[in-house]
Amino acid sequence: MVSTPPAAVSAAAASTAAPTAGRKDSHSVESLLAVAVEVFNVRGYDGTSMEDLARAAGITKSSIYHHVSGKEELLRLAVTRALDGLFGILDEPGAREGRAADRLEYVVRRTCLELVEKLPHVTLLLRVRGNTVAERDALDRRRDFDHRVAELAAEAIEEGDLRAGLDPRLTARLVFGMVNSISEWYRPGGRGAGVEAGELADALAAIVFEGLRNPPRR
Amino acid sequence: MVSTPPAAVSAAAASTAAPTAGRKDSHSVESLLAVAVEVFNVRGYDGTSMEDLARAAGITKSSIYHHVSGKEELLRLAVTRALDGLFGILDEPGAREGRAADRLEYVVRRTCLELVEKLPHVTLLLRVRGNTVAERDALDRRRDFDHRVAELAAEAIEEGDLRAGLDPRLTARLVFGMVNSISEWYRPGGRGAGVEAGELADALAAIVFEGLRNPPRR
DNA sequence: AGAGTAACCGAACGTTCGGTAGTCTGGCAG
DNA sequence: CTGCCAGACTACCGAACGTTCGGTTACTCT
Repeated sequence: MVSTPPAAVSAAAASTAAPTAGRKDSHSVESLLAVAVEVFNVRGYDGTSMEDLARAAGITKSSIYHHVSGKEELLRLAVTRALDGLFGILDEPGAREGRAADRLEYVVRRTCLELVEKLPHVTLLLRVRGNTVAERDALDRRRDFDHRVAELAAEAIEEGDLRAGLDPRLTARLVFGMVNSISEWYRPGGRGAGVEAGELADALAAIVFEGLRNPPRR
Repeated sequence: MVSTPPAAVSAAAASTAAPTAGRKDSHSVESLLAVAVEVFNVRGYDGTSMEDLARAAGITKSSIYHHVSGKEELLRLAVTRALDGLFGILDEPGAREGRAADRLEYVVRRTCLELVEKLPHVTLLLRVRGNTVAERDALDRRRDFDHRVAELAAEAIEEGDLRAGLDPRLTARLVFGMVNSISEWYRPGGRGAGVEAGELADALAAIVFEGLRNPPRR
């Protein structure tokens, strides 16, 4: 790290309820995690020092260890949260009942919404490289998710609702590659040219399932 | 970094021509860059130490400074190479002549091919976070590229070849998000379930422009 | 043979890293 | 009122970081 520190990411601000005890601007694991995820996403996990986290949270390095066991636990907490959200989608009725193509479209849309809702956690998950135990565990669960949606695509092709000749594995990778790419530019708030999550999911599903070109072609 | 070192990435192997002078297994900037890019992609730029690079290249840390000015120059060399390749596409005839929709499709296909051809360099480029000067410069040029293809999408919609109502900026982001996602799983060689670059570009263009669903829908 | 040089090395540099030890403090339960 | 302790602090640790430096090796050229 050589760079200029681009100013703190804004202290605390999370944890709306129940400071329980302690001083006035006290931290919980929750508020600390929120700050950490934010900083990790700006600097990268490896590029973030405990000093950076402490400065952003408004406490000292050593105080962080009062709440969590270390840097890696913060990462584990964040990616676990993201993964639980993603796997939750696969258990929803819309992902379990009906024709495979419709279930696939449901999962695609819901994944978009989930990504936007848990944007910082999912962003972090998508950048994990497998350098630590927590990262490798996360990669394993991600692979499991990818496998499940590839099966869904395979079923949809078999049932004849998607074009024949599509490679289900490749299709799933590309489609969810598009979904995941949202995390690289989407910022909540929607002001300016910002898009609302629902519109975003609609636009993406339209491109993926109906294509870009005008239907009366040739 | 706490992790276990997952073994070296394989030494040298590049630099086919003209060792000019020096010892038998000598390094050029070129071969060193090839090794560095490989390691950066496995460990992440921040997660890679000069020790890691030295070990992978089969020389000592200090010897690296005989070839390059430091860690950041290696990054700059790599992402510059990737960016030059991408911008080169926009100057090709297929990207400058004809209907905008066809030009857009051309750029999408060529970007896929370029990404596969320069996979390590482009992968590195796509992971840049903006923590150093070299990274921020790269991000600026990337933004410029994104802007150019968004203009292409806008033209194609105006000309009536793409569905009306599409947001050109959003469309460009999603489409090239899908293209870029290839770097996260594609590995060259093609053995097993591997795909050839041409097939990959065809499959992606088909999904993006024609959609997944079977045409005789209603 | 001797000069010149590209490539490399080992040892050390100042700095920053993630993490630990011990202390102070303020609000709450008794 | 008092004792407790969660939660913060200051001070520090050994290790690892990117980088520098003086010196050595192995080669080419004259």
